[in-house]
Amino acid sequence: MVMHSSPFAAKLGSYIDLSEPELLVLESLHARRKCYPAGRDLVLQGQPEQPAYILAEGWVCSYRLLAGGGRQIVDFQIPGDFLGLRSVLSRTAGQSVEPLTKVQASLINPQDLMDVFARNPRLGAAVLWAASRDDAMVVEHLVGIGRRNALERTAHLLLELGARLTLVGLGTKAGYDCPLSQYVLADALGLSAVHVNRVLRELREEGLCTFRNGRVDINDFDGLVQLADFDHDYLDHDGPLYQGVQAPRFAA
Amino acid sequence: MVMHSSPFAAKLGSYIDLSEPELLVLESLHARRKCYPAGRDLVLQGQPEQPAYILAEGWVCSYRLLAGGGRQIVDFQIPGDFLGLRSVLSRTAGQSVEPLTKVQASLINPQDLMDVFARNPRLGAAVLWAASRDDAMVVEHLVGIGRRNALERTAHLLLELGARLTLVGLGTKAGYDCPLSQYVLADALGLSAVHVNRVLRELREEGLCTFRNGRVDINDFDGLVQLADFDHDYLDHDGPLYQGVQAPRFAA
DNA sequence: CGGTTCATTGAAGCTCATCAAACCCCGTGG
DNA sequence: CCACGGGGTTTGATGAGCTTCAATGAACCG
Repeated sequence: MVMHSSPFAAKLGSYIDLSEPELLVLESLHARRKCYPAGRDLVLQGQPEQPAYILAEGWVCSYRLLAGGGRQIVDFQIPGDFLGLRSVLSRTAGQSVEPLTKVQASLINPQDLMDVFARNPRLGAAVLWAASRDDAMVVEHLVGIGRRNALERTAHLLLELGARLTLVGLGTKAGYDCPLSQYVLADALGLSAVHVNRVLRELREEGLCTFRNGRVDINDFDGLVQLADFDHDYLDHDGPLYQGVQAPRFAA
Repeated sequence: MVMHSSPFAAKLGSYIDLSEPELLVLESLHARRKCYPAGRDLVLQGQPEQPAYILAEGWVCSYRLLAGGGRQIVDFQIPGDFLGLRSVLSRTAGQSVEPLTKVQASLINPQDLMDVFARNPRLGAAVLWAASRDDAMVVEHLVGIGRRNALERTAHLLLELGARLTLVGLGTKAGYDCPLSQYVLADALGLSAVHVNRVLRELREEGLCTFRNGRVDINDFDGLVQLADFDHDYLDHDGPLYQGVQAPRFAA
């Protein structure tokens, strides 16, 4: 595998082989790269004309607020992921986007993006593919909250994050750095923070994985996979858009 | 509003004004219309090369099965909706699709669809818009299961179905015909069938709505909306994105 | 340093699942 | 025509899984 200068290129590069010119095009999208502090929303739910970004560094979540005051985190974004791609399409943002850490992101001009796709169909295809993977993750999240108990659900989330981070070189089967607080995990898992704490303790005591001090250590990968009924397939297709282009498989 | 011969045209017609030629093109997609019995899956989770359809009559659900034997219904499809559009893009179907009633659907050839979009960008944009609305519904579903209690969640689903049916002329604010069993509702809501029954009783006793004998009667629309924290916006945007502009092209 | 955020643990209670049983409607076949 | 059976609905009883409230400690930070 080629050494990639950005996580975005690393991610797309795992779906299709990227040529030198294509790599340059991807770099050019990062022209307007800026730094944003944690906690101040990048995109606001219900607002029109919201921007889109490519995330270069740091963690972000997209969430929806309820009238009752609760919030549900729909998805996390990690380096290499798009932010607010959907809100470009549908004009009004359905979710808010909040940086969970200090973040570096590149503001994307929708027209530039369209131009790049028009000139580089393979890149367009890869991005569409990535977007469709994101949708699959939302579905998997829905399934988890609807039909998995707290332990399975938490294990599943930790595995999914690990798989995604591994794809961009920020994690391995043995673990990864993870800046999420138990409150944030709770909002994603549909649980209370107190219960998340107990679940993490149980995962630790069972010797499956340890989440402490911003670090997830996976002690028993196979056991965790089995507990969570974790299925790689929804993250790890066979490069679906372009016939004849085989994507390298995610190291399981 | 024009009288539409198909629910599919009715749905798209509510986003953009359809010209006479465009209506004809839409009709042409229904060439291979066939009837399918309830209960036999149209699309199979995990299988490649699955077909896509436009649903003309009857109800369908898309669901995922878990190792433990449970199932989570991700979404319902009603007349005018696409089935399996995503599985055309990503080659492998992420969900199974099962008719809940006897169903009429038109098999869609992906290449025909691409041709139609290339020649009628406005139609392409409207379909993309509809697809993005479907995604928004999945997100709303996720939020409901994660953060709403059984009563709110059920009310929300009944309202959403009502809104969607109204769009294609199959319902009003006062109610609609609904062929779902309490078991099916349970699989969608992440509840047990027994509890769904109790929740429906409570909605009835509170004078909010009555679900009996395949019919949903909404007795207190505003009360139901308030209980469910129901927000039209995610179904009911300000029309499609690229009014009069080129539709983004699918790479394929 | 006092203030804030996060992690941790205990106790009490509510929401919902599970088990079990009865009932209804409806179609089918003796 | 009635017995039978099957799918769906309804209700009760019990308890698991989670939330909520409350309190404490650890880590960080202006």
